[in-house]
Amino acid sequence: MNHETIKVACSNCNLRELCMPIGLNHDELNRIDDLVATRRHVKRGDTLFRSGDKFSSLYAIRTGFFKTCVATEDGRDQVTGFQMAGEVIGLDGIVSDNHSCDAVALEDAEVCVMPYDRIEDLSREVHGLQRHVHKIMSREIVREHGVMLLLGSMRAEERLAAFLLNLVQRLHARGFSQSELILRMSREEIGSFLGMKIETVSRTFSKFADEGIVEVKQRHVRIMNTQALKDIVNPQACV
Amino acid sequence: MNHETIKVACSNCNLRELCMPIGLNHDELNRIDDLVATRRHVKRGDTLFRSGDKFSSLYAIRTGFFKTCVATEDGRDQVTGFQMAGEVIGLDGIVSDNHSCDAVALEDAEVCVMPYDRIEDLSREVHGLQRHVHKIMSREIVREHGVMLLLGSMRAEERLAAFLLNLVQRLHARGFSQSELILRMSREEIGSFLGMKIETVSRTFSKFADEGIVEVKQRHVRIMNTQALKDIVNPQACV
DNA sequence: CGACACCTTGAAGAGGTTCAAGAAATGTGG
DNA sequence: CCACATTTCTTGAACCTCTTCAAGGTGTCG
Repeated sequence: MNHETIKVACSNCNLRELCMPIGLNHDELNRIDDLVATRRHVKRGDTLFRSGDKFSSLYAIRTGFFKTCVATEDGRDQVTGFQMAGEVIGLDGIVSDNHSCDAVALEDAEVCVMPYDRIEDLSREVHGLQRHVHKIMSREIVREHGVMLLLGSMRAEERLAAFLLNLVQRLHARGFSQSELILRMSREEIGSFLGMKIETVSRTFSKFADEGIVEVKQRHVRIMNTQALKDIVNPQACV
Repeated sequence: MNHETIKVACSNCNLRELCMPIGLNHDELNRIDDLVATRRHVKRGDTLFRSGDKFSSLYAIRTGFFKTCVATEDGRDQVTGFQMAGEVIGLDGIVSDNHSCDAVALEDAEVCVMPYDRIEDLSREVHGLQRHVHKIMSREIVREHGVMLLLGSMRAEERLAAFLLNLVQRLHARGFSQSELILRMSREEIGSFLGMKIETVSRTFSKFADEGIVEVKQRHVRIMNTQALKDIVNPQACV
């Protein structure tokens, strides 16, 4: 067993608890290792897959940061999410055997390539994996419900506050600061995700800064008052 | 084999091709019949499940019409979708073992109750079913991408036009008219789904009517000019 | 250093919301 | 079956949030 083999094993991966089921026995863990065919590096700005591409695999993000976005013929573009280490992308491709969105690396990234055939085969044999795959999909559905709520019912400040809280919470779950973060995406991309124009994003950041809620220096953000952000998102609760 | 048994069998259901995998052999078809534990009637206005409810089953709609919606503590409410015969609801519950949205019948409905345990067990044995379950989830993810695009980048008229086209297309796939439909939901619910106020929904309907694109009489809508609606959704393509 | 992409800010304008009132449909009880 | 209450929908006018247009600032990289 050479070094590379060890490196590729899920059973040795420190992200395992994020992207793989827990509570598997030794035998099951060994089988899970077969899921990852290869690793793939994606340079910042490059696409992992593109709308229309043949679907073959799901991808677990090991390092780096992605956006996914859908586009229409007439040039409309919508960022549908930002994904970080431990998250799985590519689920959109299952239904039609083709991807229906683009996945673009916002910083140099490495992903584990998990051929869908293998996932299917293995999750018919390992109940824990089957369950896990279903949960990942269900989680994505629920996440998107949250985005729909945001886009359908929140105003600009509420959207940006919710966005920042969500980002920092996910980063914190990965061992990063609760209050400081580096935005890997541009204002444009934030705006696309939140359904607002770049100028509105910028203005809203400035407003938060004026109010002492955050400190913003380009893409470096420090949250000075988390509660204030929560109160903005959930106006009722702060009376 | 009594009459009731025949009625409950998926293999005899005329909606089979909508909610069940196709291309199964005889043996597999018989096993699929075990998926549906019971049928359940839901009266107009009643909920099939509610946010917080324990998750146990997925539901295939046999007849009737549902909305799903998420809510926040502070009273925000967002309709996340409208579902009709042949569509499956309840996927939101898988990830946390609890439902995270409400499913409300907008007209008297009947659903097939498919206990999730059985789906798991059976889809480990019937490859076609496994594949089908994955596709259903993936389809829902892709659908929600479309809604995000709508909410994030479209203006009121575009949203309503896209909504009508989507509805009528789905109804047509079920054998109904391409141009006429009865809205099962209120203006309020349309507005919630599309991220607009009820007054805006009403005004936009009136505008379409003034322009001769649709005829609207309360909840009865007749589409007079489908192309015009398409041109509204896709402004580039109509130059 | 200069070119370029990215971000911020101001002012004017448009689209959608809010508030208010009335009309149309639906439901209820006598 | 009708009168009345209630819900749902429509329409108008004022207002507000966000967008658009424009210009200038900041940071980055060859």
